[in-house]
Amino acid sequence: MEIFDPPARLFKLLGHPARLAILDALRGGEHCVCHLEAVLGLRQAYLSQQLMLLREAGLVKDRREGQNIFYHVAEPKVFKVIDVALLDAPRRKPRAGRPACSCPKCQPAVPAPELAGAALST
Amino acid sequence: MEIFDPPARLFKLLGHPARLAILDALRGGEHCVCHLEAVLGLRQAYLSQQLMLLREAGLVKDRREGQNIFYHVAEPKVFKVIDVALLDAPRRKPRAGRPACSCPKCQPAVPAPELAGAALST
DNA sequence: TCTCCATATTCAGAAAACCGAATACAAAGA
DNA sequence: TCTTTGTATTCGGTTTTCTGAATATGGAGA
Repeated sequence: MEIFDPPARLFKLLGHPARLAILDALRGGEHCVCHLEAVLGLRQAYLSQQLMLLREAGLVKDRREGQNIFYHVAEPKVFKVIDVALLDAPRRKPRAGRPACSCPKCQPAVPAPELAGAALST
Repeated sequence: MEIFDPPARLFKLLGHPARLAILDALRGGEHCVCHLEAVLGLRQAYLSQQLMLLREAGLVKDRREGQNIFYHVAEPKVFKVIDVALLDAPRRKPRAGRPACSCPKCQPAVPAPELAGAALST
């Protein structure tokens, strides 16, 4: 009977729209909290709470880079699970272009790091 | 954001060991409540409550046959979801032979319905 | 109609999840 | 060292889930 405890814990964690949205947002790779905040429209503290739960369960991992902390999904398996559940769901729009996030990775002016100096000449 | 509500509801429902065990027990096909009671070792009332939740969500459907009510999984998709989640879980034993359930389908003396008369001659 | 059996429903207390407000912390720059 | 910025944690009240106990229902046979 207890064999179902681990998967049940996983599902319980997935059984929440905000956490699902977070994981889905991390599909393409890691993102900083400020990015998730902007993209998902969630308050920072709330987001951080949900990230803590996901982190404690080992579903996501974090990495600090300067002031920002980047999260990524540690178990790609969750994507498979989510995908199956989303099978016959109405498809979400791919995403608007402007992240409105100030982290280094989100600055549209800095697509390639080696061009950073050129922008200052104007 | 609300696109994640339906899958979240599904996951929330799956986020419970007893309900997972029920669904897993219904893998091979339909079973009556008394069968589940015997196989899973759960009290009838409790089992019925969980079945009600699964039924309300449309995950399982019931069918009456005489005194017994047989349940089956309505959305095979859930098996896919569960399977992915169970991927690296320790495999459960296939099942002992004796169901200890009195429903017509579980009587080991009646493997094929057309032989029902022969057993009475002893 | 009465009774039995399989199953369903209601109720209620305990436990857990949810989520906002406030606050703490840690790195980076002045 | 002070401030700012990005993120984490704690606290507390509200809502939801969990689960046992009691009870109801509905079909089948006597």
